[in-house]
Amino acid sequence: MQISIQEPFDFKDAVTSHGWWMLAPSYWDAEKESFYRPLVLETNKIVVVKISMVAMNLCVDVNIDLTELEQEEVRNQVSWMFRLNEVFQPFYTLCETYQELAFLQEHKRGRLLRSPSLFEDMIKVLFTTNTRWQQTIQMSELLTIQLGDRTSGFGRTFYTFPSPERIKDAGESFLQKYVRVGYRSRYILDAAEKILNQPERYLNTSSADVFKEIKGVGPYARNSLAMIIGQYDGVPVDSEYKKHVIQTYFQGVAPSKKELETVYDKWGEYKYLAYWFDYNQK
DNA sequence: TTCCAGGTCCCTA
DNA sequence: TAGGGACATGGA
Repeated sequence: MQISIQEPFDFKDAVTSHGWWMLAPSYWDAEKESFYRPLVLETNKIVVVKISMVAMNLCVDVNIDLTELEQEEVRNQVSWMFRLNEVFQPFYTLCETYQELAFLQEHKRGRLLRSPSLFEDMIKVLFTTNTRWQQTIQMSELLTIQLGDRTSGFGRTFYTFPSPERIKDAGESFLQKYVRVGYRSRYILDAAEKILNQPERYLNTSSADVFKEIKGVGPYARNSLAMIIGQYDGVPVDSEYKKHVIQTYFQGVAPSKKELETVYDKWGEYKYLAYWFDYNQK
């Protein structure tokens, strides 16, 4: 099936600008410029999608036959992942004003890939806290293998990202012993329970502040999840942010907390994107 | 061994 | 309101 897009964008860049493409159950074939992953539909049917871009269309191939309704659901999930409903023009206008990121506008970059469900991204953000990226990759891999459903498509084996129910039922000691998430087990279970008890509150929110109610979500995770729902007005202050900003703007000398956090203020509603591409532009 | 990583919680003063 | 130890895990 095909999904037509409103604003042109760089597909490869949309997939790879953010590290999410490295986390299971996603898979990026750089050579074929194709993105693969399993999706779980409302009916619990599992479908593997292969996504690529041709002209102004996202091409979505699937490994099984789908009804019209199921195809619509796949389209919705893919549209969410690639932020097809977001308008980037205001950001590009700012990029023209502040020439340091003018290349984003020229190459239609700025889109950051997200998971098909907000719950998956909540868990993955928790996986990035107080650890190394390699461990984040491992936690995602183990979570899907241990608690997801095995499926295959396009010559590869995949495991779905587990549901909140599945994670809740697994319990704390299982998450520590088999998923190696350490003390994060409590946070992950809290996220799963909150989503199960009040799905509307957490999944349909227009305010990223509700995410702070989840244990383990502090300022960094809050702003990371705000980015996921398309709100870029806060920066994710973590060790990488600090290192980058201190080196780039303070000659290696640590400034005050306030100075550190306000470096990208001129970008207004787009601070996160400005930081992200300033940090990753090399 | 010890330290610490793309943090946050919780207790203390 | 700010400061600092604790927290699971695994690599250096």
